[in-house]
Amino acid sequence: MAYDPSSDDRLDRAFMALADPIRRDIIAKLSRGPATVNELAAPFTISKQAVSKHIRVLEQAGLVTRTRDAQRRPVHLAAGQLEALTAWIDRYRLVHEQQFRRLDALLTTQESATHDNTTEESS
Amino acid sequence: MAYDPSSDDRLDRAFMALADPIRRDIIAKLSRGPATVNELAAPFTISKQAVSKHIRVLEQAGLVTRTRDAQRRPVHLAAGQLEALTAWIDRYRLVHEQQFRRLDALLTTQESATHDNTTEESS
DNA sequence: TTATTGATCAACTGTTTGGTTGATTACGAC
DNA sequence: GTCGTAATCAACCAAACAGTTGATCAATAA
Repeated sequence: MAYDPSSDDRLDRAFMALADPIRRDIIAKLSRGPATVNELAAPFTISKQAVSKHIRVLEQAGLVTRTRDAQRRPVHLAAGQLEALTAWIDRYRLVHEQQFRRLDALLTTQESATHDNTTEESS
Repeated sequence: MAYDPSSDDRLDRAFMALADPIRRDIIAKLSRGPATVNELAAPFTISKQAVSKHIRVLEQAGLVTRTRDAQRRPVHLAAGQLEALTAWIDRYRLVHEQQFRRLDALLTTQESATHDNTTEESS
């Protein structure tokens, strides 16, 4: 409530949308081409209405779009928000690597008086 | 605390954790170095307990770790899950670009036989 | 027209989340 | 020991979420 609800909101919805394995599965299926709600709902045990709700969540997050084809409403993957998510994550992922390099450099400096260690970087 | 080592569950928690702007802000702050709960809670209007809960969510998602320094419990950024998130997203981001290229090729092929209309490709 | 199919809308329920306040633990200083 | 500080635990509450069933809308086919 005490936040700028404008620009963060889209990021909120996108991360939240991908927090559900069913919705991630829908994204995975859509990556192989557009699909209707019935097609997307088929593999799941939940009702078609529930899948429709999931698709709505993905749509409001900007991750998919819906078009019209007769009485079908094919769902398409949308790239924009996926890009935004990687952009956000990469910012801190890279910073973290820098931190590790700094820590590494510090340790190397201190330990160079004693011995030279092998730098291992990934966790 | 037993973590479910299911990779799906881990992705669930990580995406969910980042769906909250306060938690993303905490990640941003931690990218500049470790910090205590009090330091992290200072800028926010919510209680320290609430911030502590947010940190717990981030910890269970594998995004941060907590160590011990006297009565303080500094929080550190953890890189592993951020990498996992970008890995998941990038898979479908790249596939989507390929889809667009295929669609583009299809439209070009079909329209070259009929007529050249103004192709509207935006939403 | 009527019937059928694809999909959404509406109302409802159980569970989870995000927040609060108050009590409690853990540690260091006195 | 007592006191102060850092942080968590516990109980509670309102709001949001994921699911259901039943009704409704939209488009095609008979």
